[in-house]
Parts: sequence; C-alpha cells; structure tokens
Amino acid sequence: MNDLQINISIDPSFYCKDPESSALGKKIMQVGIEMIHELGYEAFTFKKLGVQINSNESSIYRYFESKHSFLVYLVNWYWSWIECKLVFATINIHSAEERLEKSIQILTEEIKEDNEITFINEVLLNKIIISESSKAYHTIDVDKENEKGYYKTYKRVVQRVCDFVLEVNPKFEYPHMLISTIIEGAHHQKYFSKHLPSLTDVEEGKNSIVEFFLKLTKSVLR
Amino acid sequence: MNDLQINISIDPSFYCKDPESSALGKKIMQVGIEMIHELGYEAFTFKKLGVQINSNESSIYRYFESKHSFLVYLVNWYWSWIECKLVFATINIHSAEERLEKSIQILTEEIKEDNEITFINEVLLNKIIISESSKAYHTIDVDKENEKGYYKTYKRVVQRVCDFVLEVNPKFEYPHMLISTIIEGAHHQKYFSKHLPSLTDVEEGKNSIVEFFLKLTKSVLR
DNA sequence: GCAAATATAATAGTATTACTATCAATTATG
DNA sequence: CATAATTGATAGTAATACTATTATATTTGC
Repeated sequence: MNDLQINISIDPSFYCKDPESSALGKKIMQVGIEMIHELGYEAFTFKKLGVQINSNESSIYRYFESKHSFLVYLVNWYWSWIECKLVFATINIHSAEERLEKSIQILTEEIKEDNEITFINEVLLNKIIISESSKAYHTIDVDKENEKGYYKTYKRVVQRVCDFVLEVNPKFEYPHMLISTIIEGAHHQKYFSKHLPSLTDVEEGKNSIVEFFLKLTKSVLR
Repeated sequence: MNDLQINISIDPSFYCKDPESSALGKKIMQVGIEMIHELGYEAFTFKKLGVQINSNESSIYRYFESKHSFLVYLVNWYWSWIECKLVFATINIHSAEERLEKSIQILTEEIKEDNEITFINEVLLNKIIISESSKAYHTIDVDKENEKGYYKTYKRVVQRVCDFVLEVNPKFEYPHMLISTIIEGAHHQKYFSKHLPSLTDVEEGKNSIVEFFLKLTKSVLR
C-alpha cells in the first residue's frame, strides 16, 4: 500500500465546501485533528482552531456547518481509510479464514505510524475515533442523521467484514453483532488500557487486544 | 428481591448534599432522569429541570456541583443497583457455570419493569446508561476523575463477574476484557438495534443479545 | 494586465449554557 | 418562638455555537 496514491473520496453531504479542495480546508482538517486530540471534543471550538491556523471562525463555517458535522466528517474519513486498508489487505488472500483473521487484525490493532500517504495524521485520527467517535452517534438526533447517511461508511465496513464471517461459517446467526462488538470493543479496550486499566488485561509489549478478539472470533465460529 | 428493602448507598464524594435525604433531592433525581431521557444529555440543563420541578437552578446546584457530576452520580447509582441484583441473583447458586451465566444474563438483558422498590424508574435509567453513560468517562478529565473514584462502582461490578469467570476457567487470560466487552457490547447492541439496526442481528421477540453474549462466553471459556 | 468572480478575513451580534454570588423567603428544629 | 438550615429569586459572567454583514485578498478568464 505504501507506493499507492489512494484517494479517499468523501460523500459531499458531509461538508459544505470540500476541505480537500483547498489549502485552508486541509489545514482545518490537519490542525482540527490535532486540537481535538489535545483539548477533547467538548473544549475544541472553531474559534480556537481559527486562531491556531491564522484564519477565521467564519471561514471554517464555510467548510463545515457545525462542530458536530466536522466530527462526523472525520469519522467517515477514518472509516473510508480503514475500508481501503481492508480491501488491499484481503484482496490476494484466498482462504476465507485468513481473510477474516487479517480483517480483525486491522480493526483491532494499534495504529502506530502515520504513513504520510495523505495529509492526515492517522495515528492521531485513530485516537480521536477511540475517545470521541461515540459522540457522533450518541446524540438525540441519531435517527434523523442516520437517514441522512451520516453513519454509512461505518456500516459498510461492518457489512464487508460480516461477509467474510459468513464465508467462514454461513450458519452463524450473529455476524453483524460479532463485528460491531469487535470494533467497538477494541476501541473500548484501548481506551481502558490507557485510562481505566483495571477493566482490561493488557500486558506491556503484548498485543493482548488483537489476540483476545481473534480468540473470541475463532472460538465462537467453531 | 421483590420484598426486600434494599438501600443503595452512594459514596458522599458523588454529591454535595445527599439527594436521597430530602424530597427535593429525590425529585431532582426522578425528574432529572426523565428529562435526560427525553432531551438527551446535551440539551438537558439544570435550569430546565428547575422549571419542571417548580424549583430553582441554584437549589439543584446545592445537590450536584455540575451537570457532569449529576450524570456520574446516576451512573454510579445504576451500577450499585446492578451490583445488588447480581449479589442476590447468585448468592444461592452453587455451580460456578450457572453463576456466571446468570450474571451475564443480568448484564445483557433488557430491563423491562420498574419494580418500584426505589423511587427511581430503573427502566428509564437503564436507557440513559445505554445512550449517555459513555459520556461520563469519555472526557478529557478521565484520569483526574478516575483518581477521585468516579468509576469505582462500575469497576467493582466488572471485578465481581470477573471472579466468576476465573472460577469457571482459572487459566483464562482475559477475564476483565471479556466482562467489560460484554457490558459495553450489550449496551451498544441495544442502542444499535433501536437506531442503527443494520449493525445488529436482533430479531423481534427473540432475546438475541443475551443469547449472543452467552454463546460468546461459553465458547471462549471452553 | 485587468475586471469580475470567488474565497477569505474581520467585526459584530444573538441566544443559550454552565455556572457563581448574593440576598430574601420559607421551613424545620430545639 | 427564635434560630438555623434549606430553598427560591434575581442578577451577573465568561464562554459557546453559531449567523450576518461587510471588507479585503486571491484566483480566473479574457
């Protein structure tokens, strides 16, 4: 994947003006990610971001209609990127078991390096997804936003891996539950291991989270 | 449990003035729960609650130092209540397997009836926990709040069930991960089944969520 | 190379939020 | 019944999440 110029295309419904279409737009994404990571979603504001990038609050509003929709945009960008990784990592694998295994690894492993293919720091973005993404759908307007397609990239990723599950075991009754539980569960475990370690069994230097979810999957599909 | 006068005792660090000690305090909890359920955590305010209970914003602040700490209080109240249920439901079970099974059922089943032992509507509180409780710990101040003991009731519940897991299989390496994944996972699945059903495999009339997590547990501990 | 179109910046303003502070009125208790 | 404790009313603050308007750059098409 490292030599590949991937183009993560984001549905226009997620923005007012495409942030990838201008230098300012890219700066908004880049520094926006850094600031949400640093301040947390609640304390982050477009005003502060404007100061940081020597631009203006009102200019940022021309790209995203609200702080919430900026988060939703980032979440969709992230899942598009993960989808890309999934597709390329599984395309040449012929065994269904291995394809599923590889997918679960991608969904649960720590993202350690910013490959710099894109202008986005994926390590930071991943951390935001872990600690803030649930705020994108834990809102009173979920149903309305779901209708507008706000969560479709995430759903597509789940469905994709779900298909691999059914290839391994066509009779398994809970493929969607399994995959969405693994994805959310891995995020929780990573967050807990950093902040509430007594809720996990993560050992230093070990890839406990990947191992746990792989073991879980294998045993339940057997 | 129905004839039992349980007393859910809440650590004084979670409030300024004990809400269970006065009529106003109880009203704050009771109506507060209803309003968070109705408006969502973000749109809920102490001012609106004051209007609803014919009291005053400033009076509510005498019970809870902030909206956030009110949520934290409710989350702890909920886990104390669940802990109670767990203790009573497992006390007379002699088989370790059955004890674990019963616990997982309690942690994953839908709470359908307000038993009215307490003045709290547990059905509504459970719904708040499902959709809002992650906001109690997905905050930039997690570490500080963790030190203050804000999440201790939840941790105690996880540890309790974790002990049952180790009784069933003392060699299992990931008991905390398993239980916290089940708890959070069940909440997610319930939320998804209502708002993002394509992420689940919930069938009407069936207890799919309980069954899924029971199956997962049994197969991974085998 | 310049006018027109477009993008960005600056400024001001709004309703609301999440509180704090102060003081008055009520209610409970010895 | 007086005193203390609780609750209520009012006012105020800094910040948030925007919107609206106007001014200034920058890009582009000819």
